Amino acid sequence: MAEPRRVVAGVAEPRRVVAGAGTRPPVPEATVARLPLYLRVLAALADSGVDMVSSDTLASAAGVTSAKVRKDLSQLGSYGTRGVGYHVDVLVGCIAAELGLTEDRSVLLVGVGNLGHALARYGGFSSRGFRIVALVDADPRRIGERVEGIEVRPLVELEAVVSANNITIGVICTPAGAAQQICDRLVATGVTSILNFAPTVLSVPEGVDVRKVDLAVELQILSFHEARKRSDGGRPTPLVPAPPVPAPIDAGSGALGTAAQATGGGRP
Amino acid sequence: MAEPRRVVAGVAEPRRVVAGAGTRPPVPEATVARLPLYLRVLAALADSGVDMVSSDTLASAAGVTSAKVRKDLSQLGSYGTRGVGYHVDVLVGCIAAELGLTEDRSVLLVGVGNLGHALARYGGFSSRGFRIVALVDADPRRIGERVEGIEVRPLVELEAVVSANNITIGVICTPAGAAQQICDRLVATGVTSILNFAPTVLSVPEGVDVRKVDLAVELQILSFHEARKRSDGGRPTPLVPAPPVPAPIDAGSGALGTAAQATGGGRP
DNA sequence: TAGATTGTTAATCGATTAACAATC
DNA sequence: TAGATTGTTAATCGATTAACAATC
Repeated sequence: MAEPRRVVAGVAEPRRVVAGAGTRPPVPEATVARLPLYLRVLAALADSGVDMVSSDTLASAAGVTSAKVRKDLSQLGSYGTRGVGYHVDVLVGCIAAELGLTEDRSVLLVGVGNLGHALARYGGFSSRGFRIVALVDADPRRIGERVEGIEVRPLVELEAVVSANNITIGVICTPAGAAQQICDRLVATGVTSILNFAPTVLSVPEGVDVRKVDLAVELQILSFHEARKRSDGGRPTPLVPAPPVPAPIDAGSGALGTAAQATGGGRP
Repeated sequence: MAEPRRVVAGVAEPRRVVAGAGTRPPVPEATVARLPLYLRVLAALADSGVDMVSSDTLASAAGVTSAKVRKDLSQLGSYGTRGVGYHVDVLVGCIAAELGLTEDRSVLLVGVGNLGHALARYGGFSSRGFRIVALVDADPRRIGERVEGIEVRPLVELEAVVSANNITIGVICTPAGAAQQICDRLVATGVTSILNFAPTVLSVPEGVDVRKVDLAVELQILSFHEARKRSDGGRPTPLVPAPPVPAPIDAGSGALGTAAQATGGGRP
């Protein structure tokens, strides 16, 4: 069992992953990000009555390469059959299990403005096992309002709501200014995953994951590529420092957006 | 007509770079994705009257490392002063120019449901030079409604609206089923950048960029990490194929979501 | 068997990081 | 000058890709 580990003399030993028998190496983050994509495609295939699928078919439906599909799936274990393909059902089961979708997760949404309303009404939420069990807002005029049958509660009840409902995922749709404070309160009460729509960087303790969605960022990235398409393909910026502040940009305080912010913690 | 090559968004073709004298190497995609972040922080600093900033300060405000900041900024040219730092104004100007934010960009939003409404009302949009000049919807009952002063037009006018307003960026907030068709029409009329909120993969010809925002995907990624935190830290899935279809998952047809789908085109 | 498709390897690519010489 | 901070290098890490042996 003692697989002799090769260590180049003098070179510090890489971090040791203590893996007992039967443990897989951790699934790469890039793979994790694609699993939901595969899952969606597979669910659609299952609905259509398809029961086998090749990496190639799955790949084109998901918009990735077949090499990626095979590599990704092999990270979860080997569920395919050479010369044949993958059982759709088996794959759906594996991926759902991998993503922890076998149990419902309770979600608290903070900030019931335009975006908050839109998210609360979003069906793809609950259909995937995410249950918005509560809405919280700071604006007294919104308290008591019902969105999709869920009552809007005052901010002061945030902690009570989290505790009472065993909530582990928080969605922040507040203005930028309020986000960090809300985040702190969520984390203090036991929330360990946060989806942040406020255009601000959240700081969280290790072990808490934050994903950020920022519409303005997405548009600006598109704008970058647009700029390169329109003009002759040359660089828009000279090497000389540009004249001061040509654009009408502000710090931005509305909650909305998209793009991968990073995640905070490791695995405790 | 040259047969337009279909490229599923997300599968990038090898990048061809023809660099003449005086051209910088292309800015790495990872850097591009961070520039909007820096811009936001810098704009806030400028508002506060700060006029110099170090990579270290900028880094912590943006939630990245200072090495990244310096590397990223050096890709745009050298705008800092050793021992001193960067002029906030200069940096704002450079980044804005790099992102092509010096000219306003016209945006068409298709699908004025919950999310579409929320986006149309989002302020961070116009404050960054993105002007939603039109809203289009397939539902006759929504036609004529005004959102933030912009009238909702019937789907049939899509092409006319794009042409009349010189629109290059389209935002798709339709249900999944309608998205590809809308996408095709947008592209056919000259739109070269698409922000897709529909939970489906869009296929576009080369030269068109697609970014995808998928809330369900974001939540599922969080769920993955949640699963690893709750349980003992061990793997949730056994190596043996899991029992069939434990999770209530559907193909999902509402428009919403987040997560980096990739971008389609290179640089024509 | 012959054809198809997986699982895995090794090469490559791009991004991150640490470190430090340059220089204000 | 002495202290601070950039710009750049080289090492490292992680992800992608192509290719193909294994095998159904």
